[in-house]
Formats: sequence, structure tokens, C-alpha cells
Amino acid sequence: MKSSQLLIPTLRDDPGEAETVSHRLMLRAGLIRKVAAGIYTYLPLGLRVIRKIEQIIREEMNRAGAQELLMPIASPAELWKETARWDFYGKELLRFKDRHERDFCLGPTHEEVITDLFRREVRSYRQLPLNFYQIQTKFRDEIRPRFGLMRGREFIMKDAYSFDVDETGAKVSYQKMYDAYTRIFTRCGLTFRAVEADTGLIGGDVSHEFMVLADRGEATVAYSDQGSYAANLERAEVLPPPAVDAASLLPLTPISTPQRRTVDEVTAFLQITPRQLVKTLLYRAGEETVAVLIRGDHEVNEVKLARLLKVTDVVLADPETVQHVTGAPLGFAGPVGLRHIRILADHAIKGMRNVVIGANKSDTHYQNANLDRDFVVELFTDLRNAQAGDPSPRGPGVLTLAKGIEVGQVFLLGTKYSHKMNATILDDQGKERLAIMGCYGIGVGRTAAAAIEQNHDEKGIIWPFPIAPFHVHLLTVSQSDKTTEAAARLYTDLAAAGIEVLWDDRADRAGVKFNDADLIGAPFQIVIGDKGLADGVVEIKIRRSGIKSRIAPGDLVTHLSKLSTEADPSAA
RNA sequence: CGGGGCGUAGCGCAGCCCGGUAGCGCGCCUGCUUUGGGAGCAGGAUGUCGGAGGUUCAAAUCCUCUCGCCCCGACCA
Repeated sequence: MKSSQLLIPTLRDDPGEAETVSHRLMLRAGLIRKVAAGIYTYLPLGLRVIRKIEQIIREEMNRAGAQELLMPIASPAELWKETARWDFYGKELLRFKDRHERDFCLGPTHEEVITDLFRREVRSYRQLPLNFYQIQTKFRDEIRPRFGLMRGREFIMKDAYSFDVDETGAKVSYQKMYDAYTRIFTRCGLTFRAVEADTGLIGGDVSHEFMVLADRGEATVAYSDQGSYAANLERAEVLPPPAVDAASLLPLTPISTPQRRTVDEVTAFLQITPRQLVKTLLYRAGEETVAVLIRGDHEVNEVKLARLLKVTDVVLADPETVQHVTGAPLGFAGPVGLRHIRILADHAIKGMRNVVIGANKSDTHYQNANLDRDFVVELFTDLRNAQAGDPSPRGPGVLTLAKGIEVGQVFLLGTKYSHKMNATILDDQGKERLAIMGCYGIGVGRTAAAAIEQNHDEKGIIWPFPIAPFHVHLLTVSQSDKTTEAAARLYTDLAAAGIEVLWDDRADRAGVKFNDADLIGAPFQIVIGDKGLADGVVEIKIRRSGIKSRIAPGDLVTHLSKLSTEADPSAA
């Protein structure tokens, strides 16, 4: 393509609306433009990247035996009421009524629609396994869209759904998708890690997230520095500490802590470390209020707590509830003498002796509180977030924490949806069985954003070859007929060799073209002008390394074909 | 939802405190010169100052309401 035929509105200045690298560069390089918060138009260059990623996804999904279809964006409330997600999904589900006042929503995901199709059309185990996928626009009315395509409200997603006759088959389907995802993100040129994940709103039993490691990521990953263990922080397990503090028990002593409510305030006031203090947090879980004991330097993992209590989410109790339950204002809750509610504790509490703890009395804490003697705990379990330095729960090593961008997630759903929607098939005994499902998503735009987060410099984007909008950026830096003719010949020859060329044929000065080319980030730049042609050469620059070399125009096609093959071996 | 910030030309911004002809840089258009790392000169076009209401002789500027956008947070006692 020629620049003169393509809308590529590059920006010299950083737009005020963007701070994140990928968001800024996508706007500056003319890939996207905002229409509303979290809603974007993909400009020609941006769309080419999206299509490249989609194509890689298609090839790998097809290779894994999945079949492509396309479901509607709008779906009727009835399907969502069957699974109760009409109520459950909350405000993220964008709802509307049609002209007959019937309820509809824009699909944030498609388990209901695909399960409905499956139960209508598939009867026999002989038809299984099946895996359907689509690449389609999704809508989720995010609480806070941000960072451009990283967290949009409208976004392109590849979603896939597998159906198997039994658990064994479902695990095979799951593993195929896991392997396909590994290939997809590798081909996209990303440095990523598959981590164990919580299953959240989608539900199910087993899940992995594919995380692109990047400081700008919204998720935290915990991984072993020596072993293979890696998990989302929400999920990362913490082993019970081995050692029990052997100190002898000292007498329980109330101590005045006026206006000292937080861990920081209390520990500073009493000249102790947070490790010697136990926080007592009151949570609302459905109708129940529970107390959770956690060491002062630890954080409660609310996902683990919610899972333990078998509720969808837990929320800290409001000050009125705290006052009512503990008889004291916020900041002084403790387990000693706490009645009528369950007291749960993190493993770490079990081995602690002579701790500082709230006294359920205004401006008062206890020193030297001890388990069993002064208070009882109903259950000890893993209730905290993993921290850097914790031992890996499986395999060798200790945990390291890193930020990551979740670009894909795979779930083994089991019968969660097939049960609610009665999606059954006949097995080889003629017996009806619920289909065992899996679901698998990839954020296409987010993958593009993540690629930029990992591949850029101060001048602009450095696209991994397989997802670059163009392979080669051809820059004419003279306006002479000689240069134009030579460029036209190269342009035709490269295109004939299957190399995608963007020819900057604008009449702008060389500097403008060089800067735009670096910003747009095609892997290779060819500079052609009167000076070089006089010596019988053109210049080739590798965007990533910045290395420039001179080459005869006649050798260029062969040379670039070789470079291209090296840059994308997996495409062969 | 809470907190903070911002809406002035296509983009980046100044002007607002202290009311009095709406500005700067880049970009855009025309012409000439230039042309290998964001050209020079000359001329030119472009604004419901986010919107509504109010105060005032007079509002981008002051007041009230409202819409949009960005960032942080969303309860860790």
C-alpha cells in the first residue's frame, strides 16, 4: 500500500488523553481513535494488526480441531435468566429493550448462546468432542475502562467452547486449547507465562491465565524462582508456616491505644512490628458476618475467603456493623470475647504467641493475647495473599511477584452451564448425560496492546514481525523520477514475493518519514534516494536493532525474504 | 461509587486568579525556494472557549446546574 492511499494520522505530540505506553503509541502511530470512553475505531493500520492476530488465532484454533462460527452480539434475556446470570452479571451487562419491550443484552461472553445451540443441535456422544469458536465484538460495561485497548468496554475477543462426553475428554480438549494458546502467543512474539487462575464469574473448576509480563499489567502473578509453579495472586496458595513460636505465654494485658486504628498506627505507637499484631477484619458474606484473623503484615485474599464461604464475593463490614458486632468503633476489633459470629483465621495465626490484638473497646488493644487461652478460632486455612519470598506451594523455590497483562484465559467449566440449561447428550449406553464444557478466551486488542508494551522504544513501536501491520516500510527520500521509478520497481517486486510493503510516497522531507517509520514500527525500513542510487544501493534498517546496511536493489527481495523467514519461523 | 484533574482551532497548550476586540507552537491551504533525520520565506483559512441557566453595560474569565474525558481509589480496622 502507498501512504497516500491510507489514512495514517500520526501525531507528533503525545495526546493528552493517554499515559500508558501502548495507548499513547497506538494513538500516535494512527492505529486507533477514541469514540467514547473504552470505545475505539480501528484505523486502517490498527485493523491490519488486529487482523494479523486474528489470523494467527484462526490458524491455531483450526489446527487444534476447533470450528469457527459466529454468534450474535445481541441476545435475549431468557437465555441469561436460565443460568441466572441476568441478575448475577450486574451492571457490566449492557441491557436494552427492543421495540416490543423485550429484554436484550449485548453479549459479554457467550456460554448461554452456544449451550443453547448445542442442546438443540447435538444429540449423540458420537458427535463429540466439539469445540466452537468465534472472533467477535464483545461488550462489557466496565466500571473503569482504561489504557486504550487494554481495558475497553467494546473489544474484540476470540471465544471458544468445548463439549465432551466425560471429564477425561474435557481435559483433553482443555489441554489442546492450552497448547494452542501457547503457540498463538509465541507466534505473536510475546513473552508470557501461563498461570493457575481463579475461575471468577465464568465459573468452573480449573483455569489458567496467559499473562504477558509487563509493568503496566493490572494483574499480579506469583511464580517460583526455581520451579514451574505460577499462579495469579488471587489463586496463589500459601502453605502453613512450619514453625510455632515457642515463647512462654504472658498474661493478657489491655493497653490504651488512643486513636490508633490502623496496623501502622498501632505498631508505631507500641513500638512493635506488624508481625506481632493480628488484624481482625469483619466481612459480610451474604447474610452472614464473619471475623477473619490475619497477621499484621499480611493481606486477606478475598477470593479465597469467598470461595471458603461459598459466596460470590465478600465485602468488608461497614462501620455500623462493626460497632454492632464488636461494641467498639472501627479499628479496635479483636477475637477476645467476640460472640455470635464465626471466627476464621489464616494459617499464620496458629503459631503466633503473645500477640497484639484489638480489645473490642474504644481506644484499646490487648497485648499478649494467645490462641485457645484467650480466644478460639473455628477454622484455620489459607486466607492471605502470597508474598514475595513465600515458599512455592508445589515444587522447589520461593515465590516472586510480577505484574502481568492477561491476554487469554482457559477454563474447565464442567457442567455449570450444561446443568442449568439442560444440555444433554446420549452416551454409548443410551443414557442421558450432561455435556462437560470448557471455555477459552483471547483478548485480540489487548494482545496487540501487550505486544506494544513489550516491544517499543522512545521513538515508537517495534512490531514483532508476525503481527506487524506491514513487513517493510519503503521510504523515498528524493522526489526525482529516478528514485520514484526505482521505488515503484521494488514495491512491485516485494509485493510479488509476498512481502507486505507500505510505501511512504508522500512529498515530505526525509526526517518526517524517518520519524513516522520509527513510530509506526514496521520491522524493516528501506530507504531509497538519489544519493544511494548513484552508488547503486538502497539502505535497509532493522527497526529493532537500528542496524543499517546498504544493498543493491536487485538483491533486496532475496535478502528480505530470508529476513522474513527468520523473523517468523512458525508461519512456515 | 468516592477522590483528584481536565474540557479554548485538527494536535499540544496559554489566557481564567484580577470580566473589556480569543492567542501561541505544530499541523492545514496557496506560492516560491528547498529536499538523506520533524525546512525557509511570504500570504491565507480555521473556534457555538463542552452544554444550559444566572450575575453584569459587558462573561472563555464570576456563580449554579449539567455533560464528557483522564488519573487514583473502591473500604485491609
